[in-house]
Amino acid sequence: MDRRVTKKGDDTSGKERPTLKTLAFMTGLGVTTVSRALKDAPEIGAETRRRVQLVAKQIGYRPNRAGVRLRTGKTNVISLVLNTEHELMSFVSDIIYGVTEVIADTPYHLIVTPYSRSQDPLDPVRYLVETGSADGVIISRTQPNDPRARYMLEHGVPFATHGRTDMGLVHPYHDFDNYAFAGEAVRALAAKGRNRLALVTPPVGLTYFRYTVNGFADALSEVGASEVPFNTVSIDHTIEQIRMRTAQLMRRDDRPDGIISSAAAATLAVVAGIEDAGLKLGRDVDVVSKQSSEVLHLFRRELLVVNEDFRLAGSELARAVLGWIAGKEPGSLQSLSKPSEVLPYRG
Amino acid sequence: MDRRVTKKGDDTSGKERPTLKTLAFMTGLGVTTVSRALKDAPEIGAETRRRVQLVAKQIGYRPNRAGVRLRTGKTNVISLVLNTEHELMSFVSDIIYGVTEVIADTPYHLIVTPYSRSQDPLDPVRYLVETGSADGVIISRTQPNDPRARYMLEHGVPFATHGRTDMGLVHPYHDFDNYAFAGEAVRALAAKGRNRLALVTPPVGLTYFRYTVNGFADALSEVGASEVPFNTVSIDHTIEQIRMRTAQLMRRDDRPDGIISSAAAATLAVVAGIEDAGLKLGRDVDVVSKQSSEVLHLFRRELLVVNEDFRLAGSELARAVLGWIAGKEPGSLQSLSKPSEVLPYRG
DNA sequence: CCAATATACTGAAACGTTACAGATTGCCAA
DNA sequence: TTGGCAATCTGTAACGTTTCAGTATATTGG
Repeated sequence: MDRRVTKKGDDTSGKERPTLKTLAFMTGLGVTTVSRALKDAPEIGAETRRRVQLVAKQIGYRPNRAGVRLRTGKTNVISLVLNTEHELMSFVSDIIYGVTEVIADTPYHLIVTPYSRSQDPLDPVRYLVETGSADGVIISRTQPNDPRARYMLEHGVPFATHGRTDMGLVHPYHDFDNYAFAGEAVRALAAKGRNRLALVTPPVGLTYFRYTVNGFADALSEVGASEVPFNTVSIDHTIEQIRMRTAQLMRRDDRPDGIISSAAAATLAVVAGIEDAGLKLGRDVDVVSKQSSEVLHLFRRELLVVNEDFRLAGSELARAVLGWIAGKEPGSLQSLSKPSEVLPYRG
Repeated sequence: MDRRVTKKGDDTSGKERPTLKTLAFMTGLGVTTVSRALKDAPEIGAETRRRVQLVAKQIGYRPNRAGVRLRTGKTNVISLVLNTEHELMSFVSDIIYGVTEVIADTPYHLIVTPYSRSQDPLDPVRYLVETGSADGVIISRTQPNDPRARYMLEHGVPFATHGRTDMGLVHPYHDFDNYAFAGEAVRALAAKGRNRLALVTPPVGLTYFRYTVNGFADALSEVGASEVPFNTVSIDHTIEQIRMRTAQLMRRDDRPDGIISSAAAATLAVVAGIEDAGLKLGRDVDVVSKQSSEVLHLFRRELLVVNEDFRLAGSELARAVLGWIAGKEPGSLQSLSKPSEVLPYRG
């Protein structure tokens, strides 16, 4: 079925959405001229240009996305690629808001492209690139050697990663300084007299696992504390697993007197595990945790927290992709955000 | 700049993305025939159809979205409209996952359309409808008399609402039975001997505020308990506000001995407020709260919880919009999800 | 005064798709 | 044999946009 309403010629009826043809008819110009006038092309007379733009504004002209996309290949779409199992709740919501904040006054739309446990993380990226569904892509859960980043570089698709890579390839990224976080956390615990520390790590394959572990290790030797290995869990594990294994850990004789946790959700489980073992937070053990919203101090006042701003990450990532699309140097679109101080509860 | 690579005729080179023309060339058929063969049109011979579909699969043909959209007006896009200030974190992430789960094996993409405090909630919807940016829309924070729903009905745009309306107009929705939730909560508190109850309500203008309040009120008189008014906050308020006002409330002589909270985040603040007032959860007061993930029992074992599944809501809403787009009766696309029992902590 | 050139504009084609209105073929009834 | 008809297939136009290759007019230089 043909969905047209107007019969043949120009629709001047007024109810249909205006197109370049409408504008051409109203101004008495050709569609080419109108098109160029709207994008401030130099070969259009100054008055004509103003006239066209005025009329366009008046009747609320908006370029048809499909027309532009078909002709130019430009989609005006940014895709955020998310793992539907392992992303943190707060991460998803904050990063989306951060991105939308930045693209709000651009023609860009944000599409969310999910992938699940069973899938190769490269799948959604391949799909996006093959179908040309986006002008730019944002990925998270970045790995040191990340096939997705490599793939997009090879195919010339602008993207930004949440987290760095380590492939000798340059691309935009935003990252939180987890090396500094772990270091600060260790020092804060040491300052409280804690010297047998355990770490609840990020997911093992990801880049920020390394930074966190290195920051932890370096600071340990700096302050002369020792590590109590706790490799059986990461923040990707379920609440129940973390809780159970923390309880096991805390019942051992060589239990830690300080724990550092890389995510707030894991921290809830860690504390539950500590209490399952009959120990008391702040007395038997201190815990430093990252969080992305102010929940942990409501949970237990004894917790020490460091804040990570995911909304900022979203904004920075969006800015980075847009910058790359606009032709800026990928190398100039990298940012690292410093952790806040380690914060105790403040009444 | 013309982005073409092939010069003039058919590109059989193999590197460019295949189009109908490519398929037509390879099969020796016309593009029209190929187009129809791919969508199982009846006037195409059975063998031809199979042949075309085989070749299409082989070379990985995927229809160009811009072409389809330009020609037919079909965008293959569902838009999720979100408030960037007041949506719950867990809501955003779960509902997105629920939606993507359903549209995963359809040609649909999900775009997130945000709006902020300052904006008229109708703005983003108007934008979507005017620009024809989506085939279907999902909105949340539904009001009894919702201008957005009315607007989309008037403009013939398929949509689904999270929460019901009350305008005498029929449209798809998914809702959680908050009337039942509040009732169950009251009964659970009554069973614990609590009979002076306060309610931390949903945001005042929204439909589920009414259901919650009515369920609360009806159950109160059913069990013969009384209400301690607590109208100064809703779950839209900040953690700090809720905490402060809860503390104020709990320091009064006529303080409640039971509190019902409509959201987990608010509950954290409520409990903090209770403890600020020097009272003890489970002894001086019991709290029943909704939650959408298993956090509250890690927080305080004394809490009573009711689970609301936002991922389910996302799936149901997506199914509803798709159903409407596919021509089903809007009235047949409504669902209400019953609350779980009121659950105490289980070891 | 003529040619060269700059300025301001324009039609046609193309992107990939689908709908419409045929075209071609084979088969059967008259 | 011919007309009619069903079964298959096809070319063209159109969706709205941008780019290419112009055209028309005024302006300048010699």
